Amino acid sequence: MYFLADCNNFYVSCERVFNPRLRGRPVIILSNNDGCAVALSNEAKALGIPRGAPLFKWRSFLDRHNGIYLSSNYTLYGDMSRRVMDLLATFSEECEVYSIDEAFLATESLSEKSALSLAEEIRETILRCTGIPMSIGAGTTKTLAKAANAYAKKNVKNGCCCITDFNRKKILQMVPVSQVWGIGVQHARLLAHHGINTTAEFIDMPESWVRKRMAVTGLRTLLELNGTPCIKMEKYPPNRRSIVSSRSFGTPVSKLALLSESVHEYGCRAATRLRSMNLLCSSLTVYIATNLFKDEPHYSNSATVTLNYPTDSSPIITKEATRLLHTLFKEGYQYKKTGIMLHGLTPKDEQQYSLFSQNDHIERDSRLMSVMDSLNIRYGSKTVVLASEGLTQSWQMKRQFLSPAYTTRWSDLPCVKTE
DNA sequence: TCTGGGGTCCTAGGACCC
DNA sequence: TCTGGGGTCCTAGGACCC
Repeated sequence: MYFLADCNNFYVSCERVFNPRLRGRPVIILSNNDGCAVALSNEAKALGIPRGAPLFKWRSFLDRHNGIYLSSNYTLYGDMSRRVMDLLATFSEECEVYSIDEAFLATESLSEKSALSLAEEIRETILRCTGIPMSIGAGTTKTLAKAANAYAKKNVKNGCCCITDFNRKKILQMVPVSQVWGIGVQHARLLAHHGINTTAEFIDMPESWVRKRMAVTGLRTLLELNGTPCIKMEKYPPNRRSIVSSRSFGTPVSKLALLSESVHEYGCRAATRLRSMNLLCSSLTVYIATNLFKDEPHYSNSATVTLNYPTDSSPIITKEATRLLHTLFKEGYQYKKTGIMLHGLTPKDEQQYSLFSQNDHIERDSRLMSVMDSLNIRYGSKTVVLASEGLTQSWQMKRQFLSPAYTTRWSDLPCVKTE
């Protein structure tokens, strides 16, 4: 039996744990740069605000409805997520953290009654220990557990649902096929075009039809919904394939020197993450783009370079990235975003040295980077940076409505009044 | 004024091998 | 007149996820 435990409106729920004034009110959490809504409370959803709604279009509407908007506080959400996941792991040996707010658990085969009582116990424990409300779906495949969760969130008061051979058809009638795990907007549109709207209608489709139009991933979804497990539990997180670091700018940037600062910062950010995972990258891509939403000349482009030897060094990565940036840059555009991607990731303990050059500097570089990383871990990120990241960073993203780091900074610890 | 960031997998087509 | 069969690797683009 698979269980999918998913936190309700996770980012909003994290904020509400420490700020009770947010309860019962429409709350939205904004994307980076305070751009658009990435998480909404039920009250905000009920007002008809869609996910992805740009703040500037909805701000006065929210104000009129006593609503709240907050910048993303990933430090808080990451820490709350860890608490939730640690607790979930106590309920099953097989626990796969699937995203920041959800995890799969696997157990031996259970009756509907025992599955529901386990789900209820998990839900109650997480709520009591962390303050985060959850919904839990159970089924004999991961996709069915996901579907049960989607159903529970909308239709079951205690947020728990178990799909069995007996109730499957009935429950899947209530789940729109567009909500099924693995079916995105394109396939939902395709299915709607063929008159398929509910998941119950989808599971009767011929396998050959689905294979032909929705590829093997679509076929897997179909089989899973019909009770054939195709997607296993991932006991260990699979090896990372790529690392991306990119941001939109707070204000448009037209100067190469400023773009270069941002590429340096994102390069360092990506390289730091690379080192924390004990990996090296063997190629990197830089891209730049203007604002697609604006009625002005657009330009976007990207370039990739294969490195002479795999590396995790911030100076090497940022140097190569800047070289690429210079080939991409065109004068006369207002740029909105730059980004850097690292690919060809290999474990550091399998480092391939260069055949054609001295390798001493690799060791030296590596020592320099570990000193930099340990200083930044001990005294806070950005204690030591490359000067090329710039000192003013006028392009930095906006975070106007940020809540305190309630759980990770001494000075931000919430105060409890006792009088 | 103002619209996010970070990932994976699959497929088709081209270039290449014998 | 007529032009095979069986592969690999790489890349771009598209689909999906949170």
